[in-house]
Amino acid sequence: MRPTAKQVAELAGVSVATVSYVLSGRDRRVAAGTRQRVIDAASRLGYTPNQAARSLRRRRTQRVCLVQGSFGGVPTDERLARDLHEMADGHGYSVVTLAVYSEARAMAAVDVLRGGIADGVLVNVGGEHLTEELLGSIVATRMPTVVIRNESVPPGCDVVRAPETGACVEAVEHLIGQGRRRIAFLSERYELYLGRPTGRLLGYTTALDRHGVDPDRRLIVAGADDRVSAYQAVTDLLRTPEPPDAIFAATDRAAISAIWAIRDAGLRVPEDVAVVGVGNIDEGLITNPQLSTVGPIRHDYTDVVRLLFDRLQAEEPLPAREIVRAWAFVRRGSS
Amino acid sequence: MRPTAKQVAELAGVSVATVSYVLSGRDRRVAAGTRQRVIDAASRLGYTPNQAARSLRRRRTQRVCLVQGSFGGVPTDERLARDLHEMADGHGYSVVTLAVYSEARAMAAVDVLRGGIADGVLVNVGGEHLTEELLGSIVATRMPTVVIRNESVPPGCDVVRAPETGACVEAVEHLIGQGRRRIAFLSERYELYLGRPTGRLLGYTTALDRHGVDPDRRLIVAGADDRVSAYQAVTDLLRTPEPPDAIFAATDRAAISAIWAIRDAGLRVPEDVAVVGVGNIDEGLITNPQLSTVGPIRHDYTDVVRLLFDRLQAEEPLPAREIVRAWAFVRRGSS
DNA sequence: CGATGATTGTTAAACGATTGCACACCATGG
DNA sequence: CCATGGTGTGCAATCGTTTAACAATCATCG
Repeated sequence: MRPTAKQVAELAGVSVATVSYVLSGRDRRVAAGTRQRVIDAASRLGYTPNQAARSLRRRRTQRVCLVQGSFGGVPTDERLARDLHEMADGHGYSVVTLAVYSEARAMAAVDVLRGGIADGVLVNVGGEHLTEELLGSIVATRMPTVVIRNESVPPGCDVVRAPETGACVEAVEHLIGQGRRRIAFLSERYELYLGRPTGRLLGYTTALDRHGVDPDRRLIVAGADDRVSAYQAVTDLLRTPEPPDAIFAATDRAAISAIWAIRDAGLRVPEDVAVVGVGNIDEGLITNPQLSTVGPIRHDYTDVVRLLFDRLQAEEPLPAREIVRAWAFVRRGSS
Repeated sequence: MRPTAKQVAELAGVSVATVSYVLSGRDRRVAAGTRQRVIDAASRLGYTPNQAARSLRRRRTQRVCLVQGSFGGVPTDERLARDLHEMADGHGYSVVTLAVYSEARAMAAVDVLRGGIADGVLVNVGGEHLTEELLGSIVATRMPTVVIRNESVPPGCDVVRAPETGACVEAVEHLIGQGRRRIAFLSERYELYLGRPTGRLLGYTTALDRHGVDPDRRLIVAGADDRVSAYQAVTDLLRTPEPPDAIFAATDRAAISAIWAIRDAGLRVPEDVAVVGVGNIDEGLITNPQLSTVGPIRHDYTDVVRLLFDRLQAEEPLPAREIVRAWAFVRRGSS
């Protein structure tokens, strides 16, 4: 069995209270000799305080939770995680992560959160898995909550917006400006099933509309969810009777697959088919040609993470805040 | 404040004991009417049991912990996570993840584990971050522990081995059999700093040695840690006076970058330079040519995850077990 | 020399749930 | 009519830690 404070106390010849005073780091005067005896006893037994008991009593866990969609290794997620871990360290918090890659996992994650696993939460999951209603039941616990999301968000939490749509319009207008008229959109699956266009898809349709380009339903295809299906989808598109002369992909990774597919089909990028992605990941710099893309101007997430810790440190509830992270179109060789 | 069982009890006009009996799912007879009153009261207040209090009393958390190295999106990690989550659901456990991408994070993770955040742990982190000693201090808590790792592991935990080295030997022998003599090794950084060759690097050196191929220190380079540095490293290699005629990359992602670099340098794969990777990820199927690789034969991780749940369900301590997951060389177009 | 205060340690009451045990109630049967 | 047993509910101890309040000791000082 794990050693308890009681056992440490016996070994050191003091009361459990003294053990707690020494080890919990509160500023309570304890004689140097006593302190040392406790420390020795604790390390001899390999004692670590039981966090469940501690959180129960203190009514805080000193943990924050990162609710993260798909482990899929988007570098931007990695950076977010890194910044969160670092700032948490600095404030004496630990970080635990809950993975949410389906609606079932979202419900499980919410249960864990409502059980009180952490004092605050940073949510980086799209609305397709974690609904606004579920989010609401997290916020209802009055736990400090920061959400990175473009869809609507329940009241009471901080929110981080990325004005993707505008930057996507700009990208597609750029393609139109080059005289391209058969511009395909390579979409993530969920975006196609939302009823009306939003986000990246909305940017695409808006740009076409604004310049009087005939929309063609057949040019809007799913496949941006992973590299392999993106490759396949583009290969299929190029075999149609009226193939596209440009591809706007909802993710950079899909865009890179598109470049491969185009070249494997014996066509040139950008002469025959231009490609633009979304995300501005580093990998876009080593493709040939380099990938045009839209993405956030700022690369670190300290501003986002700070929202959370501001709330955790505040004495009384803070008003809800919103951060807008500017996006821009980055033209490179593929368009 | 979050509602407690006491408040639910008052609202339902029963004792907290009854509330607990109704909501904790233990098989305790409660009259249907009472049960319903409790359930109504709980849902009206939005009550969720405080997990800290529950685990303190029950002496189990009903949680398992996944300790995961780099969020870097290796698909094989994704599959592991998925299988763990699924089996956990089936057994009534939740999953929390601790991210370990540096030694500092490893120490933080161990602290959290020793604090008792979970009943069992599945460790998928290389020894370069999480040392055997740190692992030992997890095992010392007698918490069921499963470790995926080829280096030595402290006694008392289950271990999952991947005989990479043998499969890597086979791959490099295949290259030698084609008459290639200047075979480069594109390594992950940590592997180069271990003193003596292990794992993939050992496979490489062994194969060269076994066939009397002169080793050339200049052909062993770092760069397999991410796609961009792999591209850069290979580009540099190809510009040397005596460039390689084959590249064995420690990861598939690096190998794919190598293919790009080779083609961008105006050379052909595999005629001028052959490429072999490690991991057997799906993306290798959409490169041109398709990527030769070595990787695990089995793709799911249910066998690994079962080790953990066997331990969690066992009445008394189980003897340590070991799983060996066979690896094989998969020849495709790039070699 | 007694009051005062500083210093250091202990006592005991929480925190919020779970659960062994006792108890109250009621129907049944001898 | 009382013993018996089955049902349903409550009492109170418990998990391991924190922390307010108090007690003991000793030096200091008027």
